[in-house]
Amino acid sequence: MKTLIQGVKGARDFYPEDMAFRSWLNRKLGDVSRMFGYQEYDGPFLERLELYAAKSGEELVKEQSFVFEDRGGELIALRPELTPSLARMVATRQNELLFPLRWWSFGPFWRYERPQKGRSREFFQWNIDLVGVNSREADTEMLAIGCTFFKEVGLSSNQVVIAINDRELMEAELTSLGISNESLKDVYRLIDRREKMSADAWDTYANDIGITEKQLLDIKDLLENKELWKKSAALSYIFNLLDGMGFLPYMQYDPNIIRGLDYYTGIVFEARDREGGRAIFGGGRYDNLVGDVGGQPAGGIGFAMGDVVIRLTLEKYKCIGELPVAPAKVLVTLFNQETVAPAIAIAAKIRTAGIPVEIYPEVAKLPKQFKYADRQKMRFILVLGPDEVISGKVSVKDLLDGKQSVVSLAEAIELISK
RNA sequence: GUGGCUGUAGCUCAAUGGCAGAGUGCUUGACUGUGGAUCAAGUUGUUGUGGGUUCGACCCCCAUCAGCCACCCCA
Repeated sequence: MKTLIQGVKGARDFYPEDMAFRSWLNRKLGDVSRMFGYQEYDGPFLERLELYAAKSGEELVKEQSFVFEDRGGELIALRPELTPSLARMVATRQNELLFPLRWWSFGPFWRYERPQKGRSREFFQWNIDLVGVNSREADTEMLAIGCTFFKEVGLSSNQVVIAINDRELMEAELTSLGISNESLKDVYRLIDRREKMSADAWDTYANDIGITEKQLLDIKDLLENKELWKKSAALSYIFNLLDGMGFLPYMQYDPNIIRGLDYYTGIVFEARDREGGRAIFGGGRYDNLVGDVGGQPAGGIGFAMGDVVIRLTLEKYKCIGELPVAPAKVLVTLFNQETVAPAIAIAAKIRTAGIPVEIYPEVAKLPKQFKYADRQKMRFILVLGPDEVISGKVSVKDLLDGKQSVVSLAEAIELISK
């Protein structure tokens, strides 16, 4: 115990029960992705730091990336997010890819942050993107995918909500308040921090970036205006389409949603537990990213969901059923030395029938073998003792109802395959 | 990166500066061919790690590592 080498801070072990959840989640989000016609892909886990340097935002690159120098002197980062890789991959084969392009992925990411509840340094993320169109229908689809996922895993609109805003709308409103294009990014940052700072500190911060008293009051009004979306033709259109799909209860307009990543250009959104906590997923429209990494301009929209927060949320609302860890539902016992060979032969025949089987891997007392099967939550036990060997039959016990019968091998296979 | 809380048996947690404990689990038996339930007996420790104070440290002090919470940021 004392000589155990500790795991890396913020990295998690996936014991079988954790892996069962990860696989379950992978299957669920894969099902939803495929339901909308999305194709699975992946990017490399390593990228040049410069891919993120210009596009993702200062903090993510300078403070939160795992970076190292390779032997050739290149600065390499463990990917902190996928969207820049996606943009690069699209730009690389722009002339051969078929657009609109619908891609999804589920894989590991790394960010050098302080681990705590809902946040680790190594985490898995579902990324889903629709690239090559800038349309309100595309925006709607991405939101519908988020809603469908929530429905699919059993999270209701009373429990979670997708808050949405439109950066174009905000840009127009802020410009009409006399805020220059140059300070727009600063004001976005200001808005993004509103609920994270004290009122006084926020006012001071606003003053520091050159916002006048009058403008500050106007911005505050703007951020209180839950009806602001009505000024956006895009948001009105999107809400209408989502209403038609029955997803409107999941949606909520919120002028405070801005998002920290610099590359978002249109609608931005994030999903949360209605009772608070970290964002479950977040995303938005990025119409310049592919162009920024050297491709022809191509718009895109997508979002990312981390495995840590969604697991906490699903556990909180008891959305995860029993996830079987043992793949075999049948245990073949080894009664004594004489019955080992016939028992192993029977197990092999059952496998030929396509049924996963475990053999107790040594001769042992039956109570011990039964207990093992029970604790593994296996359904059936096959006993092949001297009596069965003589009669040419096997005993099959169903641990669910405790009933046991002596039958032929064919009948046993029939029993356990139900 | 900043501030705070915590770390004792496999797990959950006790123990005024004075013999390190309980529940649960595990092993065995009651039941020599049958799990879950019950009962009985047994078992489990360099108190995260390294220093210091003290006659004596799980307890006080320092450092360090890890987890958690609030910031920061975000999935």
